[in-house]
Amino acid sequence: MARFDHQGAERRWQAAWDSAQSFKAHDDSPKPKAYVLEMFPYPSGRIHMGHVRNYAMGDVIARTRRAQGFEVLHPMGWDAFGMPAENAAMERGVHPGGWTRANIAAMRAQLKALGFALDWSRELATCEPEYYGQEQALFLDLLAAGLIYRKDSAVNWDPVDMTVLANEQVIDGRGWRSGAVVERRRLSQWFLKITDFADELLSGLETLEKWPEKVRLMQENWIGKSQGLRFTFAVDGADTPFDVFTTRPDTLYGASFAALAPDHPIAQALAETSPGLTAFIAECRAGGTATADIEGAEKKGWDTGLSVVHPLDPARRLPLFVANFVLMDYGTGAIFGCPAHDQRDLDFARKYALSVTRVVAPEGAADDPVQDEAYTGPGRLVNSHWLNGMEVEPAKAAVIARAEAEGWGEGTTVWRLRDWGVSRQRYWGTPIPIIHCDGCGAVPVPRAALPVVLPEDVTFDVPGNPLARHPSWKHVPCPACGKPAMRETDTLDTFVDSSWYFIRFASAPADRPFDPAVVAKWLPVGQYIGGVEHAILHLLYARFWTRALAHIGQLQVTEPFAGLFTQGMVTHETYSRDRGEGQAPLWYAPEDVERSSTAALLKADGQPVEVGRVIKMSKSKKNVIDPDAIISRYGADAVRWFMLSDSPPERDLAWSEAGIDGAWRFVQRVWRLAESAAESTGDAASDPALDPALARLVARTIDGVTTDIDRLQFNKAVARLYELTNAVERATPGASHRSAVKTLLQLAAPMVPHLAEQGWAALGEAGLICDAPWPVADPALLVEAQVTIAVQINGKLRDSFEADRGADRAIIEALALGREKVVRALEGKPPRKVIVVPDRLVNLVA
RNA sequence: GCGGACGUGGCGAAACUGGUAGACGCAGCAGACUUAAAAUCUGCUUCUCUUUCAUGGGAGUGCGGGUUCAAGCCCCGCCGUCCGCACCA
Repeated sequence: MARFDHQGAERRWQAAWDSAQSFKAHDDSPKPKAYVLEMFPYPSGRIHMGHVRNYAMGDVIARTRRAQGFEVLHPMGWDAFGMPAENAAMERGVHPGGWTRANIAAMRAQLKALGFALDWSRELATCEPEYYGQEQALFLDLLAAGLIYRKDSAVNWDPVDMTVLANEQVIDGRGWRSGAVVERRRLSQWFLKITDFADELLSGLETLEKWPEKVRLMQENWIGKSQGLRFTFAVDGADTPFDVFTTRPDTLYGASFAALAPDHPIAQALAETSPGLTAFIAECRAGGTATADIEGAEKKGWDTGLSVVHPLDPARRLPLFVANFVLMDYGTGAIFGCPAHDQRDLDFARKYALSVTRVVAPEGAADDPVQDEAYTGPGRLVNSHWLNGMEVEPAKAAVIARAEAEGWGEGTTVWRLRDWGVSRQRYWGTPIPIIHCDGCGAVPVPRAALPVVLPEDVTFDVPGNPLARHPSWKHVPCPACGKPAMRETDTLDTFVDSSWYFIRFASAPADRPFDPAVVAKWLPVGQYIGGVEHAILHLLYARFWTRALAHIGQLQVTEPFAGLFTQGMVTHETYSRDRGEGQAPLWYAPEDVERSSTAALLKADGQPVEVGRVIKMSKSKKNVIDPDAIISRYGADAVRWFMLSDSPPERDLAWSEAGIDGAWRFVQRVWRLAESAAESTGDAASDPALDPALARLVARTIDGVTTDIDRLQFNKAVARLYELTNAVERATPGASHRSAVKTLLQLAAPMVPHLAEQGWAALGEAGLICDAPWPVADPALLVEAQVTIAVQINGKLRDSFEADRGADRAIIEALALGREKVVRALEGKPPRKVIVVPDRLVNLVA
């Protein structure tokens, strides 16, 4: 019997699917629609195992839905703009476009080699004008709708690379590439009004029942809704009132100071006449702007010498500080400090010897002084005049009501979510379709002039934005007045590109971004699959973009992804050798290491290497397995099977040689079964020995695998298919056997499609297995006639016996009491109590 | 600090609504086939006790308690690991 020839099968069936256009999605199909989508890859150059796992999962869903009679949209594309292409350009002198397109070609070939059921006719790349030109049109639509605005904003500026850095790219106050000390600069940038949708984006989460709870919580925290009081402090002897925000208006009588953020306009104004304050503000900025080295950071303040008027007690004055822990971009950039009930305020008050007055006390603790820990629990108000005796929540409401009545404040909601700054001073992105004119201001590029195409002739030999220094590209006449004007040279954040690609997959006309009627047939995406790393930004931006388009009447859906699944990473053990103290260890790639179950030896010298933790595959630790080599050696099906086996899909999966070997063995076993079943010509008539146990197992497997796939529990589906395979191998050849093999192939087809097609053909079945309808379990076979009843005595298992399903309680009880072991254990005494769970167990309490 | 998830054999993991813990895979051990090896197949594989080696007894799902006829699953209190956010007023 021949081995399964995976290379032959892959060539043959991929060609067959291609020529039959099996996976093309038809907009006008009368079938129910299913949109299955995996997060599209960045074309870095090569597919990695994480992609294979992600797409293998999506493929199982897509193929299963298809077999179940759905018209399936399962597309693929490329998130093709971004920094790595520019880095490659700077390092290797290649053009970002050429580099990116070559990577796409290579990765497309890799994906095709895996035999995914994708509709390649809908492939898109965000770096092509056909895509980003339509994005520019959408940008102008949102601009016209007032959802985009321009604002001066502080950015992290790398003076060497002459570029803006994201917060994550600033490490210890220095640029991650150049190492230069990062400056804060103010630049005029474009913002999307995501905060207009904060409330909707928050409440919309509740409708996303098929999203992981974890992701919904992360988004909820990110949006960060806080309700409280915004009120005005008058500054004693100065005409500069300012607002503060608090979630604890109930603690207002416990206030002992007020504080401004170092960037607060009043602090800035005061600094102009105070060198000391100027120095203090500079000191505050020196600390890490973004990275969380704030942890142990000391609370520091600068006493302005001014004081503010307590709004509830105009006779009282509170000292006004500038403090390092007050953030300009949250709330109003100013706070009142209530040390007794806020830990930061307490630390600050202790340092500057400010008073600490308890105003909330739990039962019987009214006079307990606050020590080192601020009290944030429930209780009643004390030391608070007219509020005394109230609970916290009513007290909050009472203070807000009074502030509103007296006109010095109002109840309000503050969001952590900020508007989305989308300007990037980069070349390899979507040009922002705006022309700046001295007379007319920022003028949108006329629709007829779209797309604004990136110039090809750019250089990367000097730092900075190549678009800005291109000799001619930016010089254009103003569309409004015709005078010389300048193009915007900033490009859009690449998160914009990925905020609507799933819409363009559904409908991609040449003359507009999408056809709403066609989009309505496909959206929302039924099942979206990707890594948790996109749990917040990408998913929030895509949700926002969808809502924004719905808001301006272009879409009907408000939530783009009905179902979301975040899959775990592919990990691998690491191999290293210590190089002595002070030196980083030396890492070795898996292909350079001979791994047995007990030892790991370096092939080069035969000496042992240390086997380290199983961690995410990464270049720096060299624990990367390249899918190409594995596919050609073991075949696409074995790789796909392994990616779905063993670990639950949301958890990490450890790659191992033994694991892929096991997957390969499974493929061979199924192939042997298919071949032997093909040889035996048994049919029901000539096979007197129909195997009822096998038939029942087949039914149970159909039922179980279908539910497992539905719930994305691929590891369980895999286990069931192993079980069925084991049983079929043991069964005698004949009609039941042959039919079991056929069903096995159908159930395994979404996971190992080439093998399934090859087996299907070997069995002489007509057509392609991918076109065969999904098997349905015979309900009669799902119910076992006999059940095993467990017998417990005092909750401990003592015996078990077979009984008819649905047998009467009394019969079960009698059978149990008659068991030899039970008689022996009870020593003739009757049980004190008998619990019978029908069809399951009997528990005798002695 | 805040929020969340998880903790089950040598390993990855199953276990439905509280009802026979360890399905399935990996690794391992023993055997069959073979001149031999590979491949394949068969069996065993949570720990432990015993003058009865069994169709036997005991223990066992991070730790300590509790509820229940019955707890991996529910409740209370710890410990540990991982993830997200992080001076958010």
